[in-house]
Amino acid sequence: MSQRLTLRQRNRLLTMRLVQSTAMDMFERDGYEKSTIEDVAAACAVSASTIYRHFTTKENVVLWDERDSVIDDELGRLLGSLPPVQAFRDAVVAALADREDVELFRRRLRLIYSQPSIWSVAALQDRQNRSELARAFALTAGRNAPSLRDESLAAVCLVALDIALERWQGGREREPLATLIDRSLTSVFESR
Amino acid sequence: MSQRLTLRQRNRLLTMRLVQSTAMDMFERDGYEKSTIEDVAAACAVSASTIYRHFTTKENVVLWDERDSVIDDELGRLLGSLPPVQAFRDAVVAALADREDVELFRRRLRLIYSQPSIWSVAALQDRQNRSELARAFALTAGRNAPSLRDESLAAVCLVALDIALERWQGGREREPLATLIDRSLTSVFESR
DNA sequence: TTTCGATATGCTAGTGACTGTCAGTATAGT
DNA sequence: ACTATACTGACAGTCACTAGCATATCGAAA
Repeated sequence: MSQRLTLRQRNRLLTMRLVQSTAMDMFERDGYEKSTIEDVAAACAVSASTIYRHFTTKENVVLWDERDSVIDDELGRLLGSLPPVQAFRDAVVAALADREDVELFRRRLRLIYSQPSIWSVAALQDRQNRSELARAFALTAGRNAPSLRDESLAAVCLVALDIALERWQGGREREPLATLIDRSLTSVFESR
Repeated sequence: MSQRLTLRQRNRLLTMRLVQSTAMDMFERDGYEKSTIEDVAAACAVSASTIYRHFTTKENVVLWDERDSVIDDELGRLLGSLPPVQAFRDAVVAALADREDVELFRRRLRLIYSQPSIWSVAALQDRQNRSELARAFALTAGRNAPSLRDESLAAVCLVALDIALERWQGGREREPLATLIDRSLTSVFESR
């Protein structure tokens, strides 16, 4: 499976992983703002330029996730056979299920939610996802442009996910992430 | 009523209004990124330091709104006598109702939604508002910490507002903002 | 294997948002 | 009028981020 990647792509992945994990260490130990990109670069024995070329921004060093594409793929498959919200739910859970880096994932979430500058970039991506989800809902329903209802549905789905992730990362809840997402979804859709 | 303000406070308000409106002009004419704070400062005959002292960030020059506090006040009053969502709706509509700077308001919204860096700061404030709203909901219901339901309710309210504002600013809808908010609220709460 | 175009890397010199500080000036309250 | 307080402009510095160039590395065809 890694045979699918050329040497360049493999090296790129390796340095990206290295940069992200050492950056996470430094951010947690010395603070996000106090650690400069130059510092991280030096610790990884690469140049700052390289980090920017790979991640474009400092926030993205934390936000980058190899498995982000999985959700899209799953969603694309499931939307045909399931009702929209169910498809969304299953796609998210599937993408979250078998990741072996859960601990790093949680640490990243913790940092994201505690560092406004990172969170606000995440919100930007979330917004992007929302409009894509709305469009996907519209398409499977035969509409070519998302209706107000499509947008509402997509927005509510992502809000539920957001609430679940924040609560899970906070660590108060002992529940596994999947059930938290379910609870959050029902709670959001039951409102009023 | 302006007698309530000291000379200093009045001057402060005046320069803030001046800075915001000239900045808006420049941002719209030359582009947000191309106009530097130094440029704006020069055009207003103040120093860049002063702008930063008043607004702290470039984004906040656009985001700052004299009437932001009105919503909070209204909400505080209405939460006693109305069910939560109704109180939220009325507070928002009341704060939006009698503003004489509607045109500037719309221009600011347009810029906010078209400039990711501004929008992401707005999202940050939105998040703040959301958790405050959730806490308010919890308090009036006799809980001292917001439940998952409180958070869901608050989140859904703000999402509805967001959708309404974006659509209104886009200008496609001919409806007044208030009815758009109502439609968006019902749509969001009717989902499923 | 050799060659050659495409990519990745490091370096350098910027730009611009933002911070901290300091000295000078205007205001508020006595 | 007098003094403490707050506001202002100026200056220097930090850091995220960009653009351009020289060099090295890789990939695939010859």
